[in-house]
Amino acid sequence: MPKSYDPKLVEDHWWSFWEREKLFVADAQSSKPSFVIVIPPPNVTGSLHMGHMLVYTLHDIVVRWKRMSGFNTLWLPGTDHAGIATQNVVERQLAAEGKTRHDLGREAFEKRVWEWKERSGNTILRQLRQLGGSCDWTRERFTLDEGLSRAVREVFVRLYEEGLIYRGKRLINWCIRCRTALSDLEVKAELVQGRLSYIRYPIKGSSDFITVATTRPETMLGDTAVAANPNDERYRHLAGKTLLLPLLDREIPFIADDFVDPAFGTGLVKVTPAHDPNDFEMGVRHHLPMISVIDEDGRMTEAAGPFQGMERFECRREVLKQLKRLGLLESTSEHPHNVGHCDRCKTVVEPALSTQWFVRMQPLAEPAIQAVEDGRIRFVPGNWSKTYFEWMRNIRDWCISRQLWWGHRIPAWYCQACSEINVAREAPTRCAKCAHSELKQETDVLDTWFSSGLWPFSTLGWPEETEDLKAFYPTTVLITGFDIIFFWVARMIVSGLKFMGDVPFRNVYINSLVRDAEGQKMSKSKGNVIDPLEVMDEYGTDAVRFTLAIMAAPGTDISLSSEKMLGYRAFANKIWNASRFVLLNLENLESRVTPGFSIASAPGRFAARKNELSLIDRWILARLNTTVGEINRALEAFRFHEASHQLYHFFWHELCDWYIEFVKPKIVDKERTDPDLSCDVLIYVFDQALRLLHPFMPFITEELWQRLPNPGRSLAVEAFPQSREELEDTAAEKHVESMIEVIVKIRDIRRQMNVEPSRRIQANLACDDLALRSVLVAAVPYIQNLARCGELNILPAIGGNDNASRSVVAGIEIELPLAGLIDVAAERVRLGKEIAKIERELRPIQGKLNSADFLKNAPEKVVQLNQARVAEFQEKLNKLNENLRRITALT
RNA sequence: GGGCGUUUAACUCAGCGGUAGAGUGCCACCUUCACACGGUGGAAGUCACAGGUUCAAAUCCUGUAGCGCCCA
Repeated sequence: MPKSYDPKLVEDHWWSFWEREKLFVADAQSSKPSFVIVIPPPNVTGSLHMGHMLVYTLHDIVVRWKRMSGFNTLWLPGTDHAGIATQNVVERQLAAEGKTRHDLGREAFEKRVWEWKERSGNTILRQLRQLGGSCDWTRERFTLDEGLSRAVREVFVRLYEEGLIYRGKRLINWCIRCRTALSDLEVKAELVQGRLSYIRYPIKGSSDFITVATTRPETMLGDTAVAANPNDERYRHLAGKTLLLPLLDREIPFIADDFVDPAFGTGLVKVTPAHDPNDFEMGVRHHLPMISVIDEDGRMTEAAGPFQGMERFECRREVLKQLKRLGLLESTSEHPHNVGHCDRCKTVVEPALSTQWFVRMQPLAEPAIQAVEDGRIRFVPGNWSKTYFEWMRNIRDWCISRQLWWGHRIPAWYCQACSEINVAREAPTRCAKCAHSELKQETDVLDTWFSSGLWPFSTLGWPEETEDLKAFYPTTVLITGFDIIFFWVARMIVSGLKFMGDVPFRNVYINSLVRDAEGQKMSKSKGNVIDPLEVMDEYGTDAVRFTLAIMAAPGTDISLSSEKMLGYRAFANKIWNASRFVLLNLENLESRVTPGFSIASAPGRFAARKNELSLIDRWILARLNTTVGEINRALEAFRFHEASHQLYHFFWHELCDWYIEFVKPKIVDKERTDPDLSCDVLIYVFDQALRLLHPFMPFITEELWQRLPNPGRSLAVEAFPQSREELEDTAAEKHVESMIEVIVKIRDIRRQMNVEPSRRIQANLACDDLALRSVLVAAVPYIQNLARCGELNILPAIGGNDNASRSVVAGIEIELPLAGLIDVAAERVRLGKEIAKIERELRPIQGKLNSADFLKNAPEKVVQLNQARVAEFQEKLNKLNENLRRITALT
């Protein structure tokens, strides 16, 4: 067994083993309670990044934990076809060949995307296996699968029939590069250093003019009014007036509308209903004509007159130039403002008038808001529900049609004879209205999120009433990033309630954002991206998983660094080596366990034979038991970082630092062959520790557990530890804690007195508590061993040896006679420091106890606690002061 | 403009009414038969600032400042 853990030698073996053995396949017939989680389906185009790794690690932790805890566990994996993103990837490939999708035609293009998807589309899922994801791979789904597509059509038809889906001409977001409509969510506002242009519009029948300010002069060609706030005194006189639109000399009315902000610009705005969302609303309110002056490619239309054919930004410059020449450009000024950009390709989005398909969201949102309000769905951390409410309460209709080829084609057929729209689950053969047989299907596809919004039930077979659907819906928890609360989480809640009549999940855990060591967001352009595969290779998958888990405090971002991962690689190595200690002594251990020993029966046996257990064994069992309780509690609340800290501390600083050191002499002593309960305990505790660690670090724990004697197939399906009342032992925890304090204090004094580490010294321990004294008597060999003492006396009271160093901990006096070794001056300094420190701690507590208000108002428990502390400190101080007097007298 | 978050040891962050914590780093010592990816001991904090509530505030409230995100 190598001296250090090499993840490369074990990882590939175990993930393929788990999959081969079908250990993670859920059973729809199981009578066990179910625990279900559906993966947030990654894009087929993607490859694993650190954000994925975090989400999947957290998924895997809860899923493995629940599986081991006896649940019928399903983690359903799959991918999203990711309409625009995927189409873009393949279009780029075509472009490299000098072709466009139009050269291929729709059918051939779709075929090509499918081919690409089959070939390289499942990179992420392969990588998910590599990081240990315990998914049920037999249930893997893809949003374009036949079953899921059927669900999409079913939902579309039902919503259409209820009037919740409609087709209409509205102002939408148009990406001129992707050549498709976008939903509001796919538009990202970015601060742009623009200019505000003040343009003069002549008043008809007068030599006068008014001035409007705009950031988009080119859209003036589509102006159909100028507006002011009705309360704006400055412009009252314009009521009923007509204005002349410069450059085109079109007559447009002056209108008054509340929307106008009198403080912005001149308090007058040009109204371009076909190219601005707010102007569109005004246009509707005032029945204004809507003139589109920019086309789908971002070029000026015929309506732009002399500017026809010009690119939109070129047109902006040209319009300004001509206005200037005409003396109608009053001024321009710097004006930073937000401009909408395509989320995918970063092109400036054009608000445009277009006929599209929409979902009427408001009636659907109401029950979805309620589900969160009344706690049927709980966000963790809870604050995210505010974000959810904020959006849902101001919901707008959702533009779901996309002018793409890759996606679910909208199930609508237009009758070529009577123009009737036939919406149907399967292609109709004749028009429902006029029975004509010439029907053309809608060419648009649906927004990707339309299908992912159905994921929690479409993946389980809906609209069929499958066994899976009955067994696994609603799912238990959703774990995902805050960035898709609107895109995805909200829409799943809406559709789940609408079509399943129940919430899609009970809990929504919103995970942290992974940043770099400096707290910067990772981005390709900054070059600070940490590649999960690289770090998994460098530090081991378990170490990276553990790093992410221990840093995953809810609501806080994760600053990932190589130092951190190095630290937890060291933890993995520690686990390896502690286990190595057990395994190297396994033969001896096994021959010395008490008859009939087994992991399953061990806890019962320990409880029954508590009196025969050593203090140390009682202690580690109690500590284990407490830790188990805390880990289960933390995981139940999705407090991954807390559970991880518990594990780390227990394993390293209790199990390794103390327990192994305590029992080591007994274990490595080859002379001993007697059956010993301590051997039972050691094997049991290790087994339990590996179980506890398994959800976090599946590879190393499986590897080590398989080397321990056990009848099981895989640790992944063994029972997760549960805390048991009969193993609680606060007395043992307290006594060993005192013993540890004594050992640390002796080491500390030795260190300060510069006693060589190997030198065995005499020590006298004293306390007047009889019970504690008997504990100390039992602890003599441990203290001798770990504090490197020779003669160790346990006394009712410390004698009068002046030539000694002394201290007090946990009510125990320590005396180290250091004849010939002690440096009196150094000892005096040491004591002085110790006294000063205690006095410093004592002061605020005494202050509290001197306050009558405190004594009157504080709970009895708190008062007692503080009194006890004062008493303890006082006693300690007295003894130390006495020692100081003695040592001073010596000099 | 509206909303949310954040400011704690040199660094990265937990803690969120009742004794200020962890990991890393740092200092000293130790190549002791599981582990130098290690062991032992140690030093290190006006918990951003200012008010308030409370017997008691890092923790609750108000305000200020810095940093960050989301929605207009």
